[in-house]
Amino acid sequence: MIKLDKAKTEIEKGILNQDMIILVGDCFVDYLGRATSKLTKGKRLVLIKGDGSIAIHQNRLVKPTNYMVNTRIGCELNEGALIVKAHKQKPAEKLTISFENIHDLKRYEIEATNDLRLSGSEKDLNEILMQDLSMIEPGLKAINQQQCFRKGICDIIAEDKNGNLVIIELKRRQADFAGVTQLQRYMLQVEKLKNIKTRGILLAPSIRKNALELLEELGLEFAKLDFELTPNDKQKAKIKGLESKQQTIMEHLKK
Amino acid sequence: MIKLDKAKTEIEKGILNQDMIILVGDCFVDYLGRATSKLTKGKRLVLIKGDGSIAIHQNRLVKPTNYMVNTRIGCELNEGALIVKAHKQKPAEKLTISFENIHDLKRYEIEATNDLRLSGSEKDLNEILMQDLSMIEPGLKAINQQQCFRKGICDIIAEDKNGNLVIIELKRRQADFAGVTQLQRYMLQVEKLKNIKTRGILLAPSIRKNALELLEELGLEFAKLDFELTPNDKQKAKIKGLESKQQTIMEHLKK
DNA sequence: GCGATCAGCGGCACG
DNA sequence: CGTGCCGTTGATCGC
Repeated sequence: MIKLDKAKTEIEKGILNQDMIILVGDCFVDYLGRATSKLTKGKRLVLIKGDGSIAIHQNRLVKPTNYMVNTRIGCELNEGALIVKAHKQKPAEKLTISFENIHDLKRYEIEATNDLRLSGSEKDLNEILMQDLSMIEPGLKAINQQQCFRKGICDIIAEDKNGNLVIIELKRRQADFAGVTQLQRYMLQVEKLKNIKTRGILLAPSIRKNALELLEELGLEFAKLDFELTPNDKQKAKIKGLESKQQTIMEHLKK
Repeated sequence: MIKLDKAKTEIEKGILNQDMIILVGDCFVDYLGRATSKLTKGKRLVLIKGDGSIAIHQNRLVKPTNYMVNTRIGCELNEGALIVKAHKQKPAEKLTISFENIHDLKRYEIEATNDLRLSGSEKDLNEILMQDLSMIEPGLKAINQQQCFRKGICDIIAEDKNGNLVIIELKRRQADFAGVTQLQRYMLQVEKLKNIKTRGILLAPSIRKNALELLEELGLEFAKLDFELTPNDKQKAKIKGLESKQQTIMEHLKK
């Protein structure tokens, strides 16, 4: 158990030093901002980071029960309690943690690096696809990537072998309603702008059954994106569409 | 600095006991699952919870750089390093944290409660609105809430004073493209099902400019949701629509 | 278990 | 700073 006045000093030092601070103790929490919340008294872990983010963790779930980002943090003693306050404007938000006691307080000097290298994001897949769209459909040629319009940014614009403009919406995981309506929104926009008809392809590893129904009702197409994660620095991911497309051709030949 | 074999024992005890475990030390991290990632060696804080969630935190941002949920966690000593592994299936994911050293290790017995009371969610607003929709428009009457259809669940179905069916999509914050297309999707569904025309109202505190354009192009309507957070137990929030509606009437009378 | 949607979404990149 | 959108989205609730 740590004395509250000692804790106050340590927290203030830690904030000044942009340390990572860990607080464990019995507290209750009030939040007022984009919503309001109350957390009744209980033992919690509070994590304060050098960039002014603060999170109250219970012993379940990866997400904190309460949190704030980009705050100014201060603390004070009040009627035998240690109050940690986080504050920010735009939007106006306030988080108040009232500690009845503090079981443990630690602060760590940790530099605020950002060196995660992640592979397999949509952006990675998009870049690989731009090199060759024929795995989606023979003769399909990329025209533009991340084309920005007034009502959204579409992932890929291409042209098929018959000269039709093709709008492609790419999803790295199973596509849902949102992906379908996104694609439709981009298509309507381009069609209105250029006064032409377009084809729309939703490219994803799979699609929800009801979303596929909607897609087909709207006259759009689904194409399976068959990719493999490669934890390799040179190659962010490997798209296996070509092989599966060849398989499809083989199946056709059998008929 | 904590000896790695001692750390191993402590971690294993903590996991068995479903404690909250804090590890601070120099480590590198590999993740393979829905994507792949590598985090180069550095000082990090690892938070393990009783429900099998695990998160690696750097000294910035509220979100962890690496994480996993619902895992089985184990640890082992290997060539002078302590390896913490989290594992799960469906989807298959693996997280490996290799500690070169451990500066600090703590475990805390914290019960896995879930007693956050939050007010001002969309659900709260929906419930209040269902009691009286006249604040949106005189004569508007609620028919159904959270009606589930084949292609989505719409927030509120109502009937206006002329007997038209009105589909309402509610957003607790500024509405965007997604909200507009959601509303449209629900409308088209109901229209097809019942073979009638419907009105669509997007109800939100505000709406993005371009989203409003899209909304209007589609022939849908926007209604301002003027609400106030009340950190009060009896009343989850207070909708001020009535007053603003009266103001609108006053403004009309002035013309 | 999957489906659908909300979230105090957070965070990022671009204009 | 706002806009748009992805995310290893997470988490909840309903079927």
